[in-house]
Amino acid sequence: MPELPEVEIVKQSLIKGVQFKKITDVIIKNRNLRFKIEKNLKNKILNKNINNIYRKSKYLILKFDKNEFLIIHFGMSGTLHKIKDNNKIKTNLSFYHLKNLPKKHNHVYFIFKNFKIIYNDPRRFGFIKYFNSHQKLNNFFKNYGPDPFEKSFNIEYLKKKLKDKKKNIKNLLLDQKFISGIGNIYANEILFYSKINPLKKGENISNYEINKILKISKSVLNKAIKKGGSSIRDFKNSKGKEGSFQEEFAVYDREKKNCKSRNCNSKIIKINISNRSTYICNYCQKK
DNA sequence: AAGAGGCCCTGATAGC
DNA sequence: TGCTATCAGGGCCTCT
Repeated sequence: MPELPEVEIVKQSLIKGVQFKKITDVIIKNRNLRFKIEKNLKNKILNKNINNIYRKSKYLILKFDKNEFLIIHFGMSGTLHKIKDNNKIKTNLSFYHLKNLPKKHNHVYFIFKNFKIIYNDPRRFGFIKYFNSHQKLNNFFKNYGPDPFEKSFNIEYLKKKLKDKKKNIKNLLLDQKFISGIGNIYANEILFYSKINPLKKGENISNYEINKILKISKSVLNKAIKKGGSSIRDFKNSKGKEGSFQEEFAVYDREKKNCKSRNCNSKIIKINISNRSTYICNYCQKK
């Protein structure tokens, strides 16, 4: 499901609804995610207060008192849902992403005093991990590249990392060791607005293009955050507070549609790069 | 050692 | 309608 903007929306929702609240019970219905949820997770977080909530790339980080952390990754299909105890049917729409609580694939119930937060993940590509120190948390992220909003994501960094890289720029943007937080939707969008062909090799990216990537990755992601993220596929018809950035995609999922650039009469085409759908305007993104 | 592709999994949808 | 094939906001692992 989510890339950086969607996780950011979840984070913002949680800050409103869950920060400074205490977990009074944890019910694990199904431990099978990308990594098995540890058996004694409940004992580790029971009766603990969530004192802060962060996002790092596509990860949600819950911080408890005393430097204990829970990280949540949503994989392709993970979602969080808030259910109020005084009305079992009504879900709280301030939470990304689904309107209603799904019947299947609810893996974990985090119980609070007056509500529950439920982690649902049909495809099980997401995971939940606990760390009991700052060092262990940092260690988990040590191989991750900067998130596009971090200061270390700058000209020098990109120049250095792109030098002699044979890998194409699309795969580089998707490589979390290189930049973390960008996924398939936003990689496509960023390359379109940067007017860079996704197949262009890293080593051939010019300084001018590096500057474009720096600037445009931030602007595209920021715009998506402002729109509440992207809600596509099974989410696209639901109403409520889900994101609307999908309505503004320039290229993603726009095969055979008109290029949105002014003075361009081309159609968006879809190609395959490393088994991920890649959408380009061949005219605007010449090699 | 970097880079490409397979694979993990379920569900929605398109095409026959 | 009911098959089957393909595809999906990700990323770890294996092979070359």
